[in-house]
Amino acid sequence: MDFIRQVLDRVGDKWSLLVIAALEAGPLRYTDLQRHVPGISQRMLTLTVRQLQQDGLVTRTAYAEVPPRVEYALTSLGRSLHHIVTSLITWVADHHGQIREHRAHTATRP
Amino acid sequence: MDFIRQVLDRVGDKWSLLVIAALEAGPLRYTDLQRHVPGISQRMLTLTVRQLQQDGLVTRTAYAEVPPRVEYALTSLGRSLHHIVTSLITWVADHHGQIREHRAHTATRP
DNA sequence: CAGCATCCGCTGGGATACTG
DNA sequence: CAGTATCCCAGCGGATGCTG
Repeated sequence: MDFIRQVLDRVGDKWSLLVIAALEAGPLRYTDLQRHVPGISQRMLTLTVRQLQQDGLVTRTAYAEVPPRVEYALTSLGRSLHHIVTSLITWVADHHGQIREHRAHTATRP
Repeated sequence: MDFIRQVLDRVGDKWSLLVIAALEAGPLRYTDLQRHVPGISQRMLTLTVRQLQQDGLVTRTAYAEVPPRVEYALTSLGRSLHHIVTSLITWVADHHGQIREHRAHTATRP
């Protein structure tokens, strides 16, 4: 049961999810990826893609050009996860209204 | 797009996911819940259920008895999310083998 | 039983500046 | 452009002890 936690820590990570979602449409290079995931810092983007790469969810392809170009893309494994990520994001989009309501209701009451 | 992050922070939280998964089968009381989520501390369990409650994903029902009894259950909103959580956990169970392989391959190479 | 309170170490993660 | 390196702090989260 703890291997689930191991992977959930990775997969359930907000940045990972958003990066995967961003790569849904197709490969992106570093800067574009950063644009597609608003709020992510350079550090976190680098760490996140590295993790995802180590887990075999994304590929990193560096082109020996000037200027340098690096493209990140989902692997088939990554794509199989993407379906779930989409469901999750859709769910959030559908229900975040209700959630905000509830939050307002139960707001930090002394 | 940042409201997604707001909710993903909650929903993508490992403990939240595991608590929701634990409540799938039916209501649980505090101690039972803790047993169903191995590794969670009292503090984190309390905080997590409180968050989930504030977001309207779970209900907390206290029975004025001796000894005290408190039961946590998913709301309909929580159940609608649970479907996705199940998919996610199923996916993890299905693919964690591949992921472990990849991790071994790409292990921290100097 | 179901928690709240407190102390505290650890690290996630932002800001900034520098390289190939 | 695509990162790496460093500093630094907030807050996550564990351990322990106490209450209703």
